[in-house]
Amino acid sequence: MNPEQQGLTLSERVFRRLRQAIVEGEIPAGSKISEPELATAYGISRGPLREAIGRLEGCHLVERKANVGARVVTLTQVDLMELYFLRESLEGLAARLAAERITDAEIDELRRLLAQHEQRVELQEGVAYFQKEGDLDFHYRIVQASGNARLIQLLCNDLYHLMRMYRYQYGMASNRARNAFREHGHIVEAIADRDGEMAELLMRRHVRVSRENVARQFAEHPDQSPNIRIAG
Amino acid sequence: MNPEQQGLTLSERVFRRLRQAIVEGEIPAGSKISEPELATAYGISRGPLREAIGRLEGCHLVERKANVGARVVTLTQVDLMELYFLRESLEGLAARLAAERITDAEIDELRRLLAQHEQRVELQEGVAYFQKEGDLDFHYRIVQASGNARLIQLLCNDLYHLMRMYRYQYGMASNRARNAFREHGHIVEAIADRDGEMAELLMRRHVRVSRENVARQFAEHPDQSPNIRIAG
DNA sequence: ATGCGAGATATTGTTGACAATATAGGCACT
DNA sequence: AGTGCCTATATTGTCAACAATATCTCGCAT
Repeated sequence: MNPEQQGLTLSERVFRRLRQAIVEGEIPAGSKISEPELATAYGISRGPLREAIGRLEGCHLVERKANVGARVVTLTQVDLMELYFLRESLEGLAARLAAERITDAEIDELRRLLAQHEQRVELQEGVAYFQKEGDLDFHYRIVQASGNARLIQLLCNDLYHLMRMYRYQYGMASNRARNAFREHGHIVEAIADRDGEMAELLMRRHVRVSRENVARQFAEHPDQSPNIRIAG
Repeated sequence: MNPEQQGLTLSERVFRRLRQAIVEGEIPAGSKISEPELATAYGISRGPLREAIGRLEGCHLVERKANVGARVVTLTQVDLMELYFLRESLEGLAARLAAERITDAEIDELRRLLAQHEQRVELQEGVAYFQKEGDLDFHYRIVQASGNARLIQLLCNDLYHLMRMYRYQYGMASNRARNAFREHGHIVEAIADRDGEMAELLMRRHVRVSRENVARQFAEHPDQSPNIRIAG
Protein backbone atom coordinates (compact mmCIF):
# COMPACT_ATOMS: atom_id res chain seq x y z
CA MET A 1 0.00 0.00 0.00
CA ASN A 2 1.10 3.55 -0.71
CA PRO A 3 2.91 4.62 2.48
CA GLU A 4 1.39 8.08 2.28
CA GLN A 5 -2.01 6.52 2.70
CA GLN A 6 -1.11 4.57 5.81
CA GLY A 7 -3.42 5.13 8.72
CA LEU A 8 -6.02 6.70 6.52
CA THR A 9 -9.34 5.03 6.20
CA LEU A 10 -10.49 3.84 2.82
CA SER A 11 -13.36 6.28 2.77
CA GLU A 12 -10.95 9.14 3.51
CA ARG A 13 -8.75 8.22 0.58
CA VAL A 14 -11.60 7.86 -1.87
CA PHE A 15 -12.96 11.18 -0.61
CA ARG A 16 -9.74 13.00 -1.47
CA ARG A 17 -9.46 11.21 -4.76
CA LEU A 18 -13.00 12.11 -5.72
CA ARG A 19 -12.55 15.68 -4.59
CA GLN A 20 -9.52 16.12 -6.79
CA ALA A 21 -11.27 14.46 -9.72
CA ILE A 22 -14.23 16.80 -9.34
CA VAL A 23 -12.22 19.96 -8.79
CA GLU A 24 -9.99 19.33 -11.77
CA GLY A 25 -12.92 18.50 -14.00
CA GLU A 26 -12.05 14.85 -14.54
CA ILE A 27 -15.59 14.15 -13.38
CA PRO A 28 -17.53 16.81 -15.25
CA ALA A 29 -19.78 19.28 -13.53
CA GLY A 30 -23.41 18.25 -13.47
CA SER A 31 -22.64 14.60 -14.08
CA LYS A 32 -24.29 11.93 -12.03
CA ILE A 33 -22.34 10.02 -9.42
CA SER A 34 -23.29 6.40 -9.92
CA GLU A 35 -22.47 4.39 -6.84
CA PRO A 36 -22.13 0.95 -8.47
CA GLU A 37 -20.10 2.40 -11.32
CA LEU A 38 -17.63 4.25 -9.12
CA ALA A 39 -17.41 1.37 -6.67
CA THR A 40 -16.27 -1.03 -9.38
CA ALA A 41 -14.07 1.65 -10.97
CA TYR A 42 -12.21 2.23 -7.71
CA GLY A 43 -12.40 -1.41 -6.68
CA ILE A 44 -14.11 -0.75 -3.37
CA SER A 45 -17.47 -1.42 -1.82
CA ARG A 46 -20.37 0.98 -1.74
CA GLY A 47 -20.18 1.64 1.99
CA PRO A 48 -17.01 3.74 2.11
CA LEU A 49 -17.96 5.28 -1.20
CA ARG A 50 -21.23 6.52 0.22
CA GLU A 51 -19.43 8.05 3.17
CA ALA A 52 -17.06 9.81 0.80
CA ILE A 53 -19.96 11.15 -1.23
CA GLY A 54 -21.57 12.36 1.99
CA ARG A 55 -18.44 14.29 2.83
CA LEU A 56 -18.33 15.76 -0.66
CA GLU A 57 -21.88 16.91 -0.10
CA GLY A 58 -20.71 18.59 3.09
CA CYS A 59 -18.15 20.51 1.03
CA HIS A 60 -20.86 21.49 -1.48
CA LEU A 61 -19.07 19.70 -4.27
CA VAL A 62 -21.98 17.35 -4.93
CA GLU A 63 -25.72 17.61 -4.36
CA ARG A 64 -27.79 14.70 -3.22
CA LYS A 65 -31.46 13.88 -3.43
CA ALA A 66 -32.94 11.02 -1.47
CA ASN A 67 -33.52 7.90 -3.54
CA VAL A 68 -32.28 9.66 -6.62
CA GLY A 69 -28.57 10.06 -6.21
CA ALA A 70 -25.76 12.57 -6.22
CA ARG A 71 -24.68 14.94 -8.95
CA VAL A 72 -21.56 17.06 -9.19
CA VAL A 73 -22.59 20.65 -8.57
CA THR A 74 -22.99 22.91 -11.54
CA LEU A 75 -21.31 26.18 -10.75
CA THR A 76 -23.29 29.14 -11.93
CA GLN A 77 -22.08 32.69 -12.26
CA VAL A 78 -24.30 33.62 -9.32
CA ASP A 79 -22.58 30.99 -7.18
CA LEU A 80 -19.18 32.39 -8.05
CA MET A 81 -20.29 35.91 -7.13
CA GLU A 82 -21.60 34.65 -3.79
CA LEU A 83 -18.30 32.98 -3.15
CA TYR A 84 -16.41 36.19 -3.86
CA PHE A 85 -18.51 38.06 -1.33
CA LEU A 86 -17.66 35.47 1.30
CA ARG A 87 -14.00 35.69 0.41
CA GLU A 88 -13.99 39.47 0.60
CA SER A 89 -15.33 39.29 4.11
CA LEU A 90 -13.37 36.31 5.41
CA GLU A 91 -10.04 37.06 3.81
CA GLY A 92 -10.26 40.59 5.08
CA LEU A 93 -10.59 39.10 8.53
CA ALA A 94 -7.69 36.76 7.84
CA ALA A 95 -5.46 39.63 6.79
CA ARG A 96 -6.31 41.60 9.90
CA LEU A 97 -5.61 38.66 12.21
CA ALA A 98 -2.47 37.75 10.31
CA ALA A 99 -1.13 41.28 10.74
CA GLU A 100 -1.64 41.00 14.47
CA ARG A 101 -0.05 37.60 14.96
CA ILE A 102 2.41 36.92 12.16
CA THR A 103 6.03 36.12 12.96
CA ASP A 104 9.06 37.63 11.27
CA ALA A 105 9.89 34.28 9.74
CA GLU A 106 6.46 34.05 8.15
CA ILE A 107 6.82 37.56 6.77
CA ASP A 108 10.08 36.54 5.14
CA GLU A 109 8.34 33.57 3.58
CA LEU A 110 5.59 35.76 2.21
CA ARG A 111 8.16 38.06 0.65
CA ARG A 112 9.99 35.14 -0.90
CA LEU A 113 6.73 33.90 -2.37
CA LEU A 114 6.08 37.34 -3.85
CA ALA A 115 9.57 37.39 -5.35
CA GLN A 116 8.84 34.10 -7.09
CA HIS A 117 5.60 35.49 -8.40
CA GLU A 118 7.33 38.58 -9.71
CA GLN A 119 9.58 36.48 -11.87
CA ARG A 120 6.60 34.68 -13.26
CA VAL A 121 4.80 37.89 -13.98
CA GLU A 122 7.75 39.37 -15.81
CA LEU A 123 8.57 36.23 -17.72
CA GLN A 124 5.22 35.44 -19.26
CA GLU A 125 2.82 38.10 -18.11
CA GLY A 126 1.85 35.62 -15.49
CA VAL A 127 -1.49 34.62 -16.88
CA ALA A 128 -1.34 30.88 -16.50
CA TYR A 129 0.64 30.26 -13.36
CA PHE A 130 -0.31 33.33 -11.48
CA GLN A 131 -3.98 33.18 -12.14
CA LYS A 132 -4.30 29.48 -11.65
CA GLU A 133 -2.33 28.45 -8.60
CA GLY A 134 0.03 31.19 -7.52
CA ASP A 135 -2.74 33.56 -6.56
CA LEU A 136 -4.43 31.03 -4.32
CA ASP A 137 -1.04 30.12 -2.87
CA PHE A 138 -0.64 33.67 -1.67
CA HIS A 139 -4.09 33.88 -0.15
CA TYR A 140 -3.58 30.45 1.36
CA ARG A 141 -0.52 31.63 3.30
CA ILE A 142 -2.26 34.72 4.62
CA VAL A 143 -5.10 32.59 5.88
CA GLN A 144 -2.71 30.16 7.50
CA ALA A 145 -1.01 33.04 9.29
CA SER A 146 -4.30 34.24 10.77
CA GLY A 147 -4.11 31.65 13.52
CA ASN A 148 -7.88 31.22 13.57
CA ALA A 149 -8.35 27.48 13.19
CA ARG A 150 -11.95 27.67 12.12
CA LEU A 151 -11.25 30.36 9.58
CA ILE A 152 -8.38 28.34 8.17
CA GLN A 153 -10.53 25.27 8.00
CA LEU A 154 -13.36 27.04 6.26
CA LEU A 155 -11.31 28.81 3.63
CA CYS A 156 -8.69 26.18 2.91
CA ASN A 157 -10.84 23.07 3.07
CA ASP A 158 -14.06 24.27 1.51
CA LEU A 159 -13.99 27.55 -0.33
CA TYR A 160 -10.64 27.20 -2.04
CA HIS A 161 -11.57 23.88 -3.56
CA LEU A 162 -14.63 25.53 -5.02
CA MET A 163 -12.53 28.41 -6.31
CA ARG A 164 -10.15 25.99 -7.96
CA MET A 165 -13.11 24.19 -9.51
CA TYR A 166 -14.28 27.46 -10.99
CA ARG A 167 -10.89 28.21 -12.41
CA TYR A 168 -10.74 24.83 -14.07
CA GLN A 169 -14.19 25.21 -15.56
CA TYR A 170 -14.26 28.83 -16.54
CA GLY A 171 -10.71 29.07 -17.83
CA MET A 172 -10.81 32.83 -17.63
CA ALA A 173 -7.44 34.27 -18.41
CA SER A 174 -7.35 37.41 -16.36
CA ASN A 175 -5.27 40.30 -17.58
CA ARG A 176 -5.16 41.54 -14.02
CA ALA A 177 -2.07 39.57 -12.99
CA ARG A 178 0.15 42.63 -12.85
CA ASN A 179 -2.27 44.67 -10.76
CA ALA A 180 -3.05 41.73 -8.53
CA PHE A 181 0.64 41.24 -7.91
CA ARG A 182 1.03 44.87 -6.89
CA GLU A 183 -1.92 44.57 -4.53
CA HIS A 184 -0.38 41.49 -2.99
CA GLY A 185 2.72 43.52 -2.30
CA HIS A 186 0.80 46.25 -0.55
CA ILE A 187 -1.01 43.69 1.59
CA VAL A 188 2.27 42.13 2.68
CA GLU A 189 3.64 45.57 3.55
CA ALA A 190 0.64 46.30 5.74
CA ILE A 191 0.97 42.93 7.44
CA ALA A 192 4.70 43.46 7.97
CA ASP A 193 3.84 46.79 9.60
CA ARG A 194 1.42 44.90 11.86
CA ASP A 195 -1.26 47.27 10.60
CA GLY A 196 -4.29 45.02 10.84
CA GLU A 197 -6.80 47.66 9.88
CA MET A 198 -4.94 48.52 6.70
CA ALA A 199 -4.31 44.88 5.85
CA GLU A 200 -8.02 44.12 6.11
CA LEU A 201 -8.93 47.12 4.01
CA LEU A 202 -6.43 46.27 1.30
CA MET A 203 -7.38 42.62 1.21
CA ARG A 204 -11.06 43.40 0.96
CA ARG A 205 -10.43 45.82 -1.85
CA HIS A 206 -8.21 43.28 -3.58
CA VAL A 207 -10.90 40.60 -3.52
CA ARG A 208 -13.60 43.07 -4.43
CA VAL A 209 -11.73 44.31 -7.50
CA SER A 210 -11.13 40.73 -8.52
CA ARG A 211 -14.84 40.02 -8.20
CA GLU A 212 -15.75 43.11 -10.21
CA ASN A 213 -13.33 42.02 -12.88
CA VAL A 214 -14.93 38.60 -13.13
CA ALA A 215 -18.39 40.15 -13.10
CA ARG A 216 -17.39 42.39 -15.99
CA GLN A 217 -16.20 39.38 -17.98
CA PHE A 218 -19.51 37.67 -17.33
CA ALA A 219 -21.37 40.77 -18.45
CA GLU A 220 -19.38 40.88 -21.69
CA HIS A 221 -19.82 37.17 -22.37
CA PRO A 222 -23.13 36.33 -20.73
CA ASP A 223 -23.58 32.98 -22.43
CA GLN A 224 -20.10 31.71 -21.73
CA SER A 225 -20.47 28.08 -20.85
CA PRO A 226 -18.00 26.23 -18.66
CA ASN A 227 -15.37 24.03 -20.21
CA ILE A 228 -16.57 20.49 -19.87
CA ARG A 229 -13.94 17.83 -20.04
CA ILE A 230 -15.05 14.26 -20.38
CA ALA A 231 -13.84 11.86 -17.75
CA GLY A 232 -11.09 9.60 -18.97
CA MET B 1 -44.29 6.71 10.35
CA ASN B 2 -44.27 10.32 11.39
CA PRO B 3 -45.55 12.21 8.33
CA GLU B 4 -43.04 14.99 8.85
CA GLN B 5 -40.32 12.49 8.23
CA GLN B 6 -41.71 11.21 4.96
CA GLY B 7 -39.28 11.29 2.09
CA LEU B 8 -36.36 11.75 4.40
CA THR B 9 -33.75 9.09 4.53
CA LEU B 10 -33.09 7.32 7.77
CA SER B 11 -29.59 8.68 7.99
CA GLU B 12 -30.95 12.21 7.54
CA ARG B 13 -33.39 11.78 10.41
CA VAL B 14 -30.84 10.31 12.78
CA PHE B 15 -28.47 13.12 11.79
CA ARG B 16 -30.96 15.77 12.87
CA ARG B 17 -31.83 13.90 16.00
CA LEU B 18 -28.19 13.53 16.97
CA ARG B 19 -27.47 17.15 16.16
CA GLN B 20 -30.25 18.33 18.43
CA ALA B 21 -29.16 15.96 21.19
CA ILE B 22 -25.61 17.25 20.97
CA VAL B 23 -26.48 20.93 20.72
CA GLU B 24 -28.85 20.78 23.67
CA GLY B 25 -26.39 18.85 25.78
CA GLU B 26 -28.37 15.64 25.99
CA ILE B 27 -25.23 13.96 24.75
CA PRO B 28 -22.56 15.69 26.81
CA ALA B 29 -19.61 17.45 25.29
CA GLY B 30 -16.52 15.31 25.08
CA SER B 31 -18.42 12.06 25.38
CA LYS B 32 -17.68 9.20 23.08
CA ILE B 33 -20.10 8.28 20.34
CA SER B 34 -20.40 4.51 20.50
CA GLU B 35 -21.73 3.14 17.27
CA PRO B 36 -23.18 -0.14 18.59
CA GLU B 37 -24.68 1.64 21.58
CA LEU B 38 -26.39 4.36 19.57
CA ALA B 39 -27.48 1.92 16.89
CA THR B 40 -29.37 -0.20 19.40
CA ALA B 41 -30.63 2.87 21.24
CA TYR B 42 -32.14 4.31 18.06
CA GLY B 43 -33.13 0.92 16.72
CA ILE B 44 -31.22 1.28 13.48
CA SER B 45 -28.23 -0.30 11.83
CA ARG B 46 -24.72 1.05 11.92
CA GLY B 47 -24.66 2.03 8.27
CA PRO B 48 -26.95 5.06 8.36
CA LEU B 49 -25.62 5.90 11.80
CA ARG B 50 -22.10 6.17 10.43
CA GLU B 51 -23.27 8.44 7.65
CA ALA B 52 -25.00 10.65 10.19
CA ILE B 53 -21.85 10.82 12.30
CA GLY B 54 -19.91 11.71 9.19
CA ARG B 55 -22.22 14.63 8.56
CA LEU B 56 -21.91 15.73 12.17
CA GLU B 57 -18.17 15.74 11.66
CA GLY B 58 -18.71 17.98 8.67
CA CYS B 59 -20.55 20.43 10.93
CA HIS B 60 -17.71 20.27 13.46
CA LEU B 61 -20.02 18.89 16.12
CA VAL B 62 -18.01 15.69 16.53
CA GLU B 63 -14.39 14.79 15.93
CA ARG B 64 -13.34 11.48 14.49
CA LYS B 65 -10.13 9.53 14.60
CA ALA B 66 -9.60 6.55 12.35
CA ASN B 67 -10.08 3.23 14.11
CA VAL B 68 -10.75 4.99 17.39
CA GLY B 69 -14.15 6.60 17.03
CA ALA B 70 -16.01 9.85 17.32
CA ARG B 71 -16.30 12.20 20.28
CA VAL B 72 -18.57 15.17 20.75
CA VAL B 73 -16.45 18.29 20.43
CA THR B 74 -15.38 20.03 23.61
CA LEU B 75 -15.91 23.72 23.13
CA THR B 76 -13.10 25.77 24.52
CA GLN B 77 -13.12 29.47 25.18
CA VAL B 78 -10.68 29.90 22.32
CA ASP B 79 -13.11 28.16 19.98
CA LEU B 80 -15.89 30.49 21.01
CA MET B 81 -13.70 33.53 20.40
CA GLU B 82 -12.79 32.23 16.95
CA LEU B 83 -16.46 31.77 16.21
CA TYR B 84 -17.22 35.33 17.23
CA PHE B 85 -14.60 36.67 14.84
CA LEU B 86 -16.19 34.74 12.02
CA ARG B 87 -19.61 36.01 12.97
CA GLU B 88 -18.41 39.60 13.11
CA SER B 89 -17.14 39.32 9.59
CA LEU B 90 -19.92 37.25 8.05
CA GLU B 91 -22.89 38.87 9.76
CA GLY B 92 -21.51 42.26 8.81
CA LEU B 93 -21.63 41.06 5.23
CA ALA B 94 -25.14 39.70 5.75
CA ALA B 95 -26.36 43.03 7.09
CA ARG B 96 -24.88 44.91 4.16
CA LEU B 97 -26.42 42.57 1.59
CA ALA B 98 -29.72 42.56 3.45
CA ALA B 99 -29.86 46.34 3.36
CA GLU B 100 -29.38 46.26 -0.40
CA ARG B 101 -31.99 43.60 -1.17
CA ILE B 102 -34.56 43.49 1.57
CA THR B 103 -38.25 43.98 0.74
CA ASP B 104 -40.65 46.22 2.60
CA ALA B 105 -42.54 43.17 3.84
CA GLU B 106 -39.38 41.72 5.37
CA ILE B 107 -38.64 45.03 7.06
CA ASP B 108 -42.08 44.96 8.65
CA GLU B 109 -41.42 41.46 9.89
CA LEU B 110 -38.12 42.51 11.42
CA ARG B 111 -39.86 45.35 13.23
CA ARG B 112 -42.57 43.04 14.53
CA LEU B 113 -39.89 40.70 15.83
CA LEU B 114 -38.19 43.59 17.61
CA ALA B 115 -41.53 44.60 19.15
CA GLN B 116 -41.91 41.11 20.55
CA HIS B 117 -38.41 41.26 21.96
CA GLU B 118 -39.10 44.61 23.56
CA GLN B 119 -41.97 43.15 25.54
CA ARG B 120 -39.73 40.35 26.69
CA VAL B 121 -37.00 42.72 27.71
CA GLU B 122 -39.40 44.90 29.70
CA LEU B 123 -41.20 42.00 31.32
CA GLN B 124 -38.29 40.02 32.71
CA GLU B 125 -35.14 41.90 31.82
CA GLY B 126 -34.97 39.46 29.00
CA VAL B 127 -32.13 37.37 30.25
CA ALA B 128 -33.45 33.92 29.54
CA TYR B 129 -35.47 34.25 26.37
CA PHE B 130 -33.56 37.05 24.77
CA GLN B 131 -30.13 35.70 25.36
CA LYS B 132 -30.97 32.15 24.53
CA GLU B 133 -33.12 32.11 21.43
CA GLY B 134 -34.47 35.53 20.65
CA ASP B 135 -31.08 36.98 19.85
CA LEU B 136 -30.25 34.25 17.38
CA ASP B 137 -33.74 34.61 15.92
CA PHE B 138 -32.94 38.20 15.04
CA HIS B 139 -29.59 37.42 13.50
CA TYR B 140 -31.16 34.49 11.69
CA ARG B 141 -33.62 36.74 9.91
CA ILE B 142 -30.99 39.23 8.85
CA VAL B 143 -28.94 36.46 7.35
CA GLN B 144 -31.98 35.06 5.54
CA ALA B 145 -32.63 38.49 4.06
CA SER B 146 -29.11 38.68 2.66
CA GLY B 147 -30.07 36.56 -0.32
CA ASN B 148 -26.63 34.95 -0.46
CA ALA B 149 -27.40 31.24 -0.42
CA ARG B 150 -23.95 30.17 0.62
CA LEU B 151 -23.77 32.71 3.39
CA ILE B 152 -27.17 31.59 4.64
CA GLN B 153 -26.12 27.99 4.51
CA LEU B 154 -22.90 28.60 6.37
CA LEU B 155 -24.30 30.70 9.18
CA CYS B 156 -27.64 28.98 9.69
CA ASN B 157 -26.61 25.37 9.22
CA ASP B 158 -23.20 25.32 10.83
CA LEU B 159 -22.22 28.28 12.97
CA TYR B 160 -25.55 28.87 14.66
CA HIS B 161 -25.77 25.30 15.89
CA LEU B 162 -22.36 25.75 17.44
CA MET B 163 -23.46 29.02 19.02
CA ARG B 164 -26.51 27.35 20.47
CA MET B 165 -24.31 24.57 21.81
CA TYR B 166 -22.16 27.12 23.57
CA ARG B 167 -25.16 28.81 25.08
CA TYR B 168 -26.42 25.53 26.44
CA GLN B 169 -23.05 24.64 27.92
CA TYR B 170 -21.83 27.94 29.22
CA GLY B 171 -25.16 29.17 30.56
CA MET B 172 -23.87 32.71 30.71
CA ALA B 173 -26.63 35.07 31.67
CA SER B 174 -25.66 38.24 29.93
CA ASN B 175 -26.76 41.54 31.41
CA ARG B 176 -26.38 43.03 27.98
CA ALA B 177 -29.90 42.23 26.82
CA ARG B 178 -31.05 45.84 26.99
CA ASN B 179 -28.06 47.20 25.08
CA ALA B 180 -28.22 44.39 22.57
CA PHE B 181 -31.87 45.15 21.94
CA ARG B 182 -31.07 48.79 21.27
CA GLU B 183 -28.31 47.79 18.87
CA HIS B 184 -30.73 45.51 17.05
CA GLY B 185 -33.02 48.48 16.62
CA HIS B 186 -30.30 50.61 15.08
CA ILE B 187 -29.35 47.82 12.70
CA VAL B 188 -32.94 47.51 11.50
CA GLU B 189 -33.12 51.24 10.97
CA ALA B 190 -30.00 51.19 8.81
CA ILE B 191 -31.38 48.28 6.82
CA ALA B 192 -34.73 50.02 6.40
CA ASP B 193 -32.82 53.03 5.04
CA ARG B 194 -31.09 50.68 2.58
CA ASP B 195 -27.81 51.95 4.03
CA GLY B 196 -25.68 48.88 3.55
CA GLU B 197 -22.46 50.47 4.72
CA MET B 198 -24.01 51.60 7.98
CA ALA B 199 -25.77 48.28 8.51
CA GLU B 200 -22.50 46.41 8.12
CA LEU B 201 -20.70 48.76 10.47
CA LEU B 202 -23.39 48.50 13.14
CA MET B 203 -23.67 44.73 12.88
CA ARG B 204 -19.92 44.27 13.15
CA ARG B 205 -19.80 46.50 16.19
CA HIS B 206 -22.74 44.67 17.70
CA VAL B 207 -21.06 41.28 17.37
CA ARG B 208 -17.71 42.66 18.46
CA VAL B 209 -19.17 44.16 21.64
CA SER B 210 -20.88 40.88 22.34
CA ARG B 211 -17.59 39.06 21.92
CA GLU B 212 -15.77 41.49 24.17
CA ASN B 213 -18.45 41.01 26.77
CA VAL B 214 -18.03 37.24 26.70
CA ALA B 215 -14.25 37.60 26.77
CA ARG B 216 -14.57 39.77 29.87
CA GLN B 217 -16.67 37.16 31.59
CA PHE B 218 -14.08 34.55 30.74
CA ALA B 219 -11.34 36.76 32.13
CA GLU B 220 -13.26 37.20 35.39
CA HIS B 221 -14.03 33.49 35.71
CA PRO B 222 -11.12 31.80 33.96
CA ASP B 223 -11.82 28.34 35.33
CA GLN B 224 -15.51 28.34 34.58
CA SER B 225 -16.34 24.87 33.38
CA PRO B 226 -19.22 24.12 31.07
CA ASN B 227 -22.46 22.77 32.44
CA ILE B 228 -22.46 19.09 31.72
CA ARG B 229 -25.79 17.40 31.69
CA ILE B 230 -25.87 13.65 31.74
CA ALA B 231 -27.72 11.98 28.94
CA GLY B 232 -31.03 10.59 30.08
C1' DA C 1 6.38 -2.79 43.23
C1' DT C 2 6.57 -1.23 38.64
C1' DG C 3 7.21 -1.30 33.76
C1' DC C 4 6.77 -3.97 29.60
C1' DG C 5 4.72 -7.22 26.45
C1' DA C 6 1.48 -10.71 24.75
C1' DG C 7 -3.08 -12.08 24.41
C1' DA C 8 -8.17 -11.22 24.96
C1' DT C 9 -11.85 -8.16 24.01
C1' DA C 10 -14.40 -4.69 22.17
C1' DT C 11 -14.90 -1.21 18.67
C1' DT C 12 -14.36 0.48 14.14
C1' DG C 13 -13.88 -0.28 9.03
C1' DT C 14 -15.46 -2.95 5.18
C1' DT C 15 -18.12 -6.05 2.53
C1' DG C 16 -21.94 -8.26 0.05
C1' DA C 17 -26.73 -9.26 0.13
C1' DC C 18 -31.60 -7.58 0.81
C1' DA C 19 -35.43 -4.02 0.68
C1' DA C 20 -37.47 0.20 -0.93
C1' DT C 21 -37.86 3.84 -4.10
C1' DA C 22 -37.57 6.22 -8.54
C1' DT C 23 -37.06 6.06 -13.52
C1' DA C 24 -38.04 4.26 -18.17
C1' DG C 25 -40.63 1.80 -21.39
C1' DG C 26 -44.63 -0.28 -23.20
C1' DC C 27 -49.50 -0.99 -23.41
C1' DA C 28 -54.22 0.22 -23.11
C1' DC C 29 -57.54 3.76 -23.52
C1' DT C 30 -59.51 8.23 -25.06
C1' DA D 1 -51.94 10.27 -32.07
C1' DG D 2 -51.55 11.56 -27.41
C1' DT D 3 -52.03 10.60 -22.52
C1' DG D 4 -52.16 8.01 -18.43
C1' DC D 5 -51.17 3.83 -15.98
C1' DC D 6 -48.61 -0.24 -15.02
C1' DT D 7 -44.82 -3.09 -15.01
C1' DA D 8 -39.75 -3.99 -15.39
C1' DT D 9 -35.40 -2.44 -14.34
C1' DA D 10 -31.90 -0.12 -12.22
C1' DT D 11 -30.36 2.61 -8.49
C1' DT D 12 -30.33 3.99 -3.85
C1' DG D 13 -31.09 2.95 1.16
C1' DT D 14 -30.53 -0.42 4.79
C1' DC D 15 -28.98 -4.37 7.14
C1' DA D 16 -26.18 -8.04 9.27
C1' DA D 17 -21.90 -10.55 9.10
C1' DC D 18 -16.68 -10.38 8.47
C1' DA D 19 -11.98 -8.31 8.91
C1' DA D 20 -8.78 -5.10 10.89
C1' DT D 21 -7.32 -2.07 14.32
C1' DA D 22 -6.96 -0.21 18.96
C1' DT D 23 -7.60 -0.69 23.93
C1' DC D 24 -7.51 -3.18 28.15
C1' DT D 25 -5.90 -6.88 31.16
C1' DC D 26 -3.09 -10.03 33.01
C1' DG D 27 1.23 -12.21 33.58
C1' DC D 28 6.12 -11.82 33.77
C1' DA D 29 10.57 -9.95 34.29
C1' DT D 30 13.42 -6.45 36.34
